[in-house]
Amino acid sequence: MARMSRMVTTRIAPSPTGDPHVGTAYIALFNYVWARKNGGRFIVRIEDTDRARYVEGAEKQILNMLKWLGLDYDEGPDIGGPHAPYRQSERLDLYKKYAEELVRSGWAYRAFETPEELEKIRKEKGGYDGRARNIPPEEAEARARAGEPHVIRLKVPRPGTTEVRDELRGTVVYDNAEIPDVVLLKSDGYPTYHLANVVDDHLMGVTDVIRGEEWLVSTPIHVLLYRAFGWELPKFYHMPLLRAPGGAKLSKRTGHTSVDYYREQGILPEALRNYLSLMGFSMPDGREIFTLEEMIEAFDWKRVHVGAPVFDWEKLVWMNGKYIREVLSLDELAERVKPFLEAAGLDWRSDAYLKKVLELMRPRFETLKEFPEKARYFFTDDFDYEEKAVKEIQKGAEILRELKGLLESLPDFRPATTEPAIKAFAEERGLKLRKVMQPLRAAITGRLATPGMYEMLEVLGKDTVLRRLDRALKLIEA
RNA sequence: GGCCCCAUCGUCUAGCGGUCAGGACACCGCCCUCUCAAGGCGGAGGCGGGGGUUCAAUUCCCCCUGGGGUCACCA
Repeated sequence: MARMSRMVTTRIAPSPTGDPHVGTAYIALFNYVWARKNGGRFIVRIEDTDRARYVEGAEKQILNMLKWLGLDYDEGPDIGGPHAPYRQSERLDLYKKYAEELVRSGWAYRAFETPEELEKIRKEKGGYDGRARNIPPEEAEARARAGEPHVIRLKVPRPGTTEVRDELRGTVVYDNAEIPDVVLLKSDGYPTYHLANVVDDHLMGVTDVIRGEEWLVSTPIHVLLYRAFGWELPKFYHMPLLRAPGGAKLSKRTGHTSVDYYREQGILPEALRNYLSLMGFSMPDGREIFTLEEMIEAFDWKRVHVGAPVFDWEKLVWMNGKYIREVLSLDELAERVKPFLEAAGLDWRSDAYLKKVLELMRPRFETLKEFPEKARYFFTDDFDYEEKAVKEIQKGAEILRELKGLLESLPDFRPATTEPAIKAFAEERGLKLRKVMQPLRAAITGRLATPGMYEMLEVLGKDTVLRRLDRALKLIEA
C-alpha cells in the first residue's frame, strides 16, 4: 500500500568538481525521462562533500547545462523544494546525526587511524582490516569526547552475503567479505558519498536510483545502509558508462567531456540530447530522430541496452546537421546562429536577409560554428580568395569581363532572369556552363563550393556581385 | 590481481529458438547537377571461440577469450 502510493522520484546528484560532464547530462536525461514518464519528480542534488575537489562555479554550470538541454527539474539548489537544502554541504548535521545513530545501533564504529597508518595497513593487508572494531565502545566514546580525530566506519556483518537487485541486470549476490568497512563520516565531519547519498535519497523520497555503472559494485554498501536504518530500498538502475573511441570510459584524457565544449562547437542542445538518448536506448520503430516528449512516451527499460557505448563525434555531428536542415524552423535556426555570427564579428543586416542566407546554406553546414566560416561572403566583402579560386578567376578572366557586361544589363537578379541569360551566354560562346559558373563563383565568393548560383546571385544582389566582379578582375591584374 | 558487469557490421543499435540477421553513422558507387552539399538509389561490412540443451541456436545454459568497472577519510 505504502509502496504503491510512492510517487516515482528520481534525481541527478552531480559533484561540482569541474566542467559539466556529458556523462552527467546522459544520466540526468534518463532520470528526467523516467520521472516524467511516471508523472513523478526529478530532483537535482549537489554532492559537494569533497572540499578538496570543490570547484567554484561548477554548480552553476551544471544547472545551466540541465536547463540548456531542456531537462527541467522540480527541486534543486536554486529553486528550492520541500526537502531543502539541496546542497550536501548544508546538510552536515543530518549526516552526523545518522552516523552516530549507526554507531549506537552497532552498525558502525569509530576508527582512529591516521592516513599514514591506513596507508601502511593497506600495503600490508590490501585494505583496511577492521581493527578498530576491537576498541571497546566505552573507550571509543571517551576518545571521541576527548576530541581525538576519527572517522565512522560501516560495520559490515561478516560472515554473510548481501543481495543487490539491479533492474537492468537482475540480482547479484555479494559475499560480505568483499564489502569493505567503508568510511561513512570523515574526520572533518563531512560524510562520504555512501552515507550522504543514502540518507538524502531516503529523506528526499527517491524511489528510483538511476546512475552510472561505476556505482554498481558499491551498491551492496548502500543496501546494507538502508537495512541498517530500516528504510525501504529504492530500485537501482545502473546505466552503461559512456566510452571514448579508444574503449576506456569517457574522460578528460580520452575525449571531450565538457558539455560546454559541445555547445561552443555549435552542437544544438536538441541534437546532443537526442544523440545521448541513443546511447543505450532505441525507439520501438527504430526512429533515430525524436523529441524528448516522444522518448518519454515510448520509454521502457526493456529497450535499454547495458553494453557500454562509444561516444561518436561523427554521428553526433551528422545528427546536428539533421536538426539544422530538417528539424529546426528557419526562425529558430536564425536565432541559434546569431551568437556565432557575432563571435565571428559578422553583421547580418536584417533577420530577413539572414534567413534567406540560411535557406541556401542549411544543407551545407552541420554545426553552428561552421556557419560563419562557410557563409562569410554573404555578410562581408572582407573574405579571402582560395588559391584555386584565384586560378579559376585567372583562367576565366576574359569570360568574366564579358559576363560583367551581361549582368549589368539585366533588369533584376531573380533566378528567372539570370538563369536564361547566363545559359544563353554560355551557349552563344559554345562554353560548358561550368566554364562560366566557376570563374563567376570564385570571383564573387572567393571559393569553389557554394550554394547554387542563381539563388546566390539573387541573395547577394546586383551591386555586390558587380562590385566583387570588379575587385576580382583587379586582383588578378595586380 | 580479487570481485562485478558486458559481448550482433569500424561505430550506435534491432533481434527476445526457425529472419535472405534489419536500420543509422562512417565508407564506396550511381543518379540529380553550374560547384559543394543535401536528397534518392545501390554496394561492401557483423552474430569472438568452444562445449552443451533442442528437430532447430545470434537468441537458452556452462567454460574460455576479450572489453569495461571497482577495490580512497573522491564522487
